[in-house]
Amino acid sequence: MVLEKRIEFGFNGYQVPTTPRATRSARRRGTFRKRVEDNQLCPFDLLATIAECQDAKKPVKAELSEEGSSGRRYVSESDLVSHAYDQNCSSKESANPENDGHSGSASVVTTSSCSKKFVTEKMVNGKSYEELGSFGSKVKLCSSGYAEFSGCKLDVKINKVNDKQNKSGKVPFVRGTDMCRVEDPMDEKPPAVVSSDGSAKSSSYVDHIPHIAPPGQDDLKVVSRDDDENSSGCTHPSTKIKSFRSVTHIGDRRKRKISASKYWKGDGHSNTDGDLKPIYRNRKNSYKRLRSQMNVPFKKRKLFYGNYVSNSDGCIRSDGISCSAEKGSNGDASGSSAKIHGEPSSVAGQQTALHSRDSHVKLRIKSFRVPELFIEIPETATVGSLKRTVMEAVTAMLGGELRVGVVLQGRKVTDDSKTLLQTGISQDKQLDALGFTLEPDSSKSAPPVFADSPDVLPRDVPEPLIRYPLLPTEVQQRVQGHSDALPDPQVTNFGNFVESDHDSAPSSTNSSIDKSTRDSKVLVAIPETTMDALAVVPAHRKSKRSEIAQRRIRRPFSVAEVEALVQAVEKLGTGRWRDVKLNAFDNAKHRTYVDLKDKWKTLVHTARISPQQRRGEPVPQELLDRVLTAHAYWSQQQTKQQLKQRPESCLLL
DNA sequence: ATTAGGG
DNA sequence: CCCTAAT
Repeated sequence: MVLEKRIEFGFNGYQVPTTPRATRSARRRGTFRKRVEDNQLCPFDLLATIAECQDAKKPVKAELSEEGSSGRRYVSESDLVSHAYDQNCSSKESANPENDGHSGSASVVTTSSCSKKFVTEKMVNGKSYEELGSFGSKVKLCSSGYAEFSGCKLDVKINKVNDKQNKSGKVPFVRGTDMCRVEDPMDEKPPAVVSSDGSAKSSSYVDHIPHIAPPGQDDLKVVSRDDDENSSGCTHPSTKIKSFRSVTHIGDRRKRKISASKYWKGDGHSNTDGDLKPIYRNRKNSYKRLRSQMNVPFKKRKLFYGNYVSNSDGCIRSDGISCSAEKGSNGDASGSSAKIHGEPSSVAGQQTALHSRDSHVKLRIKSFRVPELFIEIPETATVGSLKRTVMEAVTAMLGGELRVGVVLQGRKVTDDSKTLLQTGISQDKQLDALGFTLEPDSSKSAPPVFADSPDVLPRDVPEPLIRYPLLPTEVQQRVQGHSDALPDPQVTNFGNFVESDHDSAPSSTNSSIDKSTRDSKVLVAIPETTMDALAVVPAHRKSKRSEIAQRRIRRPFSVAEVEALVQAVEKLGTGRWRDVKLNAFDNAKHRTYVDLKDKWKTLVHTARISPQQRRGEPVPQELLDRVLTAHAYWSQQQTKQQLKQRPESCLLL
């Protein structure tokens, strides 16, 4: 059934091209690349403004982007490529001073100088310091994003220290003791440090990159923009169509697609809900899928949940699970104190209105009380952040190990095998006494609250800001105890660009939670129990649920990231996204090479359209110019390579 | 696993 | 960002 495709790998791990086209392709990219790598040369150093070259034969002004270079260089178009290698040595030295043997502290020094240069340039341009691209944005962020959480204080500190350290050649290990970082541990980025565009810049050229620990609390931002996410890509009717029409596919893909169709058909009406976009993925989504349900926008998840429970038969209706502080009346978070304790025990569904009709029992669960939430947040936090934090906690809670309990007349119904009839749930008089509980599911073996999973990048375990005791007290204590014993965050690769956090994922929580819920039933557990107990939901859905995947959250590239990307592409060229990733985004786990490639694509597009048409955080024109220049250069490079290898194609043209 | 492009 | 096809 499944067609097998045999792939051969060469000595270097690359697949061996088997078709003429593949061979050409490999060759096309191979040659030039190799030379660059061997020489450790940045061909872009010699880059002139190709765009200009193409029309005019006049010499082009080549302005080196690296500080310490010989400044300006004039190269004619014809010289560009050929000289690129001939001048390898000189260019290497002049253009990459940080790579010319000063070793050790080279990159650090560069970092400093580069950032200075950047600032200087901008100042000269008459722009205020705050308007600076990456740096400026960071500063702003500091005030709007996490400043409220004592982040700024540390920021400043880092800035200073960093400056000094730049000279000493060693980047300080900075760690906020009072850090309360909720961010996805993967997302580490020293805001202050990265802000200097030089940091990223230097990384491209130096191998021995100094490391620095993530300042940590760069963000409490965590909570993200659900609205953003919800509005940004959930309604794709076309997806459904796709699912149905793709029966022509074969193999696994086909199966999955069909499953999808089935699944959504089974869900009946809910299918019309654009917010529920089924996405099926491989389970082996390496680093690409480190995210988990934690990131599921609450709204979305809630919807899903609701849809789940309310099948087309309408046997059960779960009208809203009011558990948010804002919405609920339980007042779990109504207190304004920094620490909030919800009710220790998970109490029950508040009301259930039921009607018995036919042979079905109809339930209406007006609300669920969230078992327990323990939140710790700086008193300097804003109410808004508190709300978001609570939302986060709730989201995590609902996505975590929960189970539903059924209470009838004050007694818990533990025998899941009994029918409603047998338990009396179907009787009207009993219905009033029926309740549901959401409770921690201790049956799950691993009490995976955080930090306990060593396999989850222990170094990234942040000082938790939010603690979600998914289990009763002992776990909670464990969690707290652990906080004090948090291992020192290790140094992280500072040289490489580290992602920006200001708009980091809502996933705030941490990977442990993520992990705990990643491949689990999250949304499944509860409904399953319900189904079991009430036997109303068709069983077939059960098997498909594990395949549900979530679209990744949208995480706009920050200016600093763009800077790093541009930097890397200038050096490596387009078409080597893996290298770009490794080179400049090694620490930004959520940026895949595909992401980078896509971003470059959009950057090129952005650079071409008028500033008025651009949206989102404005990218400094300087960067866009570099984008166009680099793009033009590498495009031409590619073309030349092709012509070299297939002169016959010239004839065709 | 990567790369290239369309959606 | 996602999805696919081709590498």
